[in-house]
Amino acid sequence: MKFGINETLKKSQLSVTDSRKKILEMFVKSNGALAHADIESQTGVEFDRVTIYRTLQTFVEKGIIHTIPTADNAVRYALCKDACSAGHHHDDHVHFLCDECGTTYCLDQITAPQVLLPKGFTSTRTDVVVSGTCSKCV
Amino acid sequence: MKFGINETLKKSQLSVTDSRKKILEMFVKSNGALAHADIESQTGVEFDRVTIYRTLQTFVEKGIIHTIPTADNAVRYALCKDACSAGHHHDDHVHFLCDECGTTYCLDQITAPQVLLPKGFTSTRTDVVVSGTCSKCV
DNA sequence: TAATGCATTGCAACTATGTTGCAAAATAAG
DNA sequence: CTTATTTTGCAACATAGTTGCAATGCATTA
Repeated sequence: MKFGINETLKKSQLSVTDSRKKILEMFVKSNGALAHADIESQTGVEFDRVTIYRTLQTFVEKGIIHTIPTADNAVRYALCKDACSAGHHHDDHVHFLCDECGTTYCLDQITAPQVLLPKGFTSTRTDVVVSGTCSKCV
Repeated sequence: MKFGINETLKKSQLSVTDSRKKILEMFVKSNGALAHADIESQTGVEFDRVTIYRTLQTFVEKGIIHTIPTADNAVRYALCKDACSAGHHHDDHVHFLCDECGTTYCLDQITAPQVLLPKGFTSTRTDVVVSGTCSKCV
């Protein structure tokens, strides 16, 4: 059984506030990823810009969402799977960025392949970002 | 035999100017990747901020450098291999970002593994960014 | 449920980052 | 050397992101 919005926040030892509820809800409802700008435009003047920045930071710290690197210099965020905990992310799945519609997909089924690094290099995180055209934009 | 700075610019049908020579030279000398900020701080007031932006854009368009996505919202650029041509990049090698010293390595030897996408998805580009500790920072 | 302490928000101001139009200067071609 | 074209620098603007602080809201305990 899934946890509700409030339970997720409480589990992360965060007080339940309007902005956190609303923003977390946006992530749950959107199956893709969201950028700061998406949230700002969808919430309008409801919340201060600064509040959104701080809420996103808090969520990342608490392991509720994670960042997705993109080549177009726009950081996006997506919900973490249950395995993520505060300060310790486990999101080695592949992200897909559609060049047409701009949607970011989390391909949870596909895990990032293990990369054999040169001697002396140790990895803590692997991000795979595939760009192209998604099934809706063919 | 390697091409010189001027030859590389001419091959890409770009006029040879001070800023282009200097910036391209920085990429050749640095074996890693450079961010806009790196270039701006190293050149000082020699070139206008806008010139650096436009030079980097031009280089990307002409296939001289390519962007590297990072999770920390700082776009970096690195020299393309010879295979890259204008508007058509072939840089499916792995990038390594050291959390300690911040250096970005291009691991040319290692090619990005082919990712099996869901039905209807087509890929034009695959970026693999491994974060961790490099051999100098162990 | 009211009072208290602590976390969170909103505001203001600021810094950094990136873009556009246009005139001046540099480059390439003849 | 002159001309046409490209590139640069400047100014102004637009967007992103950060910080300090007072005011508000949340959680807790009585």
